[in-house]
Amino acid sequence: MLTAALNVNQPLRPKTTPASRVSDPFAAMAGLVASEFSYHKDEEIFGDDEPAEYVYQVVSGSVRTYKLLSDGRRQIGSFHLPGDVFGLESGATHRLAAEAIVDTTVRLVKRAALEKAATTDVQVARKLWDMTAAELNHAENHMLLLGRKTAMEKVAAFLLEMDRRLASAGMLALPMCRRDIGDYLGLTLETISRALSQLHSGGILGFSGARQIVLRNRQHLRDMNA
Amino acid sequence: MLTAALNVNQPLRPKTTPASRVSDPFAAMAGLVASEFSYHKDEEIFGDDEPAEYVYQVVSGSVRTYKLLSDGRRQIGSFHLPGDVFGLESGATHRLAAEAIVDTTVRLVKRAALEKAATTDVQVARKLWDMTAAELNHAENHMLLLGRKTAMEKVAAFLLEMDRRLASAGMLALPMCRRDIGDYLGLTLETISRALSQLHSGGILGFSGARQIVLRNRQHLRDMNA
DNA sequence: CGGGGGGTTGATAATGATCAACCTTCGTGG
DNA sequence: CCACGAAGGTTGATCATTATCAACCCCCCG
Repeated sequence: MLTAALNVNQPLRPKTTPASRVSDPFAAMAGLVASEFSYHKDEEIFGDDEPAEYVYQVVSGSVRTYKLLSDGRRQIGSFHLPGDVFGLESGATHRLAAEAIVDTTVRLVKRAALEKAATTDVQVARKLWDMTAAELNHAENHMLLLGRKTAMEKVAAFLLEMDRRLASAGMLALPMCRRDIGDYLGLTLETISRALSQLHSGGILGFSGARQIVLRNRQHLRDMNA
Repeated sequence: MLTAALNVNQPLRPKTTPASRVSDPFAAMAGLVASEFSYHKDEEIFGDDEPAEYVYQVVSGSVRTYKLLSDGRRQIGSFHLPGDVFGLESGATHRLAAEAIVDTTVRLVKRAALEKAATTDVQVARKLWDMTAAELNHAENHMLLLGRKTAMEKVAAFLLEMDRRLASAGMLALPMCRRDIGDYLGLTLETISRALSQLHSGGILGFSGARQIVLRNRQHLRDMNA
């Protein structure tokens, strides 16, 4: 299942992510060895309830983390874009599974090494706490979205989030398909498609290919975000 | 607004919470001064975006933490029962507001004191990380519930969660009203009421008063929890 | 007793899901 | 280089679930 290829010593320089936004536990710990792995589109990076041996950072590509119900219904918890850290656990196992959305390269460090560093360096310990707290913050905002926003409000929020996180030169290049967006927002892919079409007709956004989006009226999106 | 009464030096002995389950940063830091405050039903304990000056632990009563949309729609993130810690932040401000569900007494310690202790004691730092990670774990499970479960599945999950967290002598004594349950599960109070009635007719649970519930068939609830 | 908050139940509406057909794009191999 | 096929996306018709609106009930407390 894991057909990952090893590529060591490639520098991390995600072009779409401003340096100020990169939460980088790797940079904070000069001594730790960081390897790189590559995964193909839709390949599993780690599974639910699997021992959390590594912490990951997206170098290029994108990753989805998700939970499944027994009948296959899926909830995507987060999308991870270049520069983002994922798979960080305080406990022994991963709480969500992770898959590459497109061909993806990640850096990884052994969790044990981070844990060890945290016992001697309070700044490392603080950084780990901060990163988990940032994930919690995202999750709490997402609970509000999932529980209380309408379909259109959810899609508007999604577009603004992606705009904030990966906009380059005024263009959103979405790595994920409509089904992924639906599973992130608690909707079906058809509802996503209809909402985007409606925003297109209204002149709020423009398409150049289904995943290449230009936001033409961010304020309108913010207003409908409630 | 804050009509809290001060009650110092009362021992913390939440009768419904096994000692093994109490995440207690207070116990871990013998030197820190912990005060107690009491809040009346529906009284605000802290607001959204308010500076996070204290960390709280429920002594008696119950607390809801929540976010609001501009038009008043509410998402409750968690219910906090005796023994539970809430209001712990890594950043400067509270991300959710907190209110007493019923008359409630809390212990509190200054956040600054915890932060200071964490810089010199790695065990304290680790405990803070673990507590935030436990909250994240809850939030991720709740996202799956909010985004992908049906009304009946949500209610079944809620009953099992409350059973696990506050069951004493086979009886659930819910502190919260139907509207709170709805705002926790992303449903309306009417849907909550209908689901509970249906479970009652099916013999899955019994009532002795609307908030006094006996689970008669936990396995059935687990099965419908998906 | 009487009043009121909380809860239940019913009728109807609306939002989003489902089922289905068709279209578009892109990669691949003839 | 073009044709084909498959995956992804759009759109339409209908259905289902849950929300909304409304009436009434039931304690519980004053």
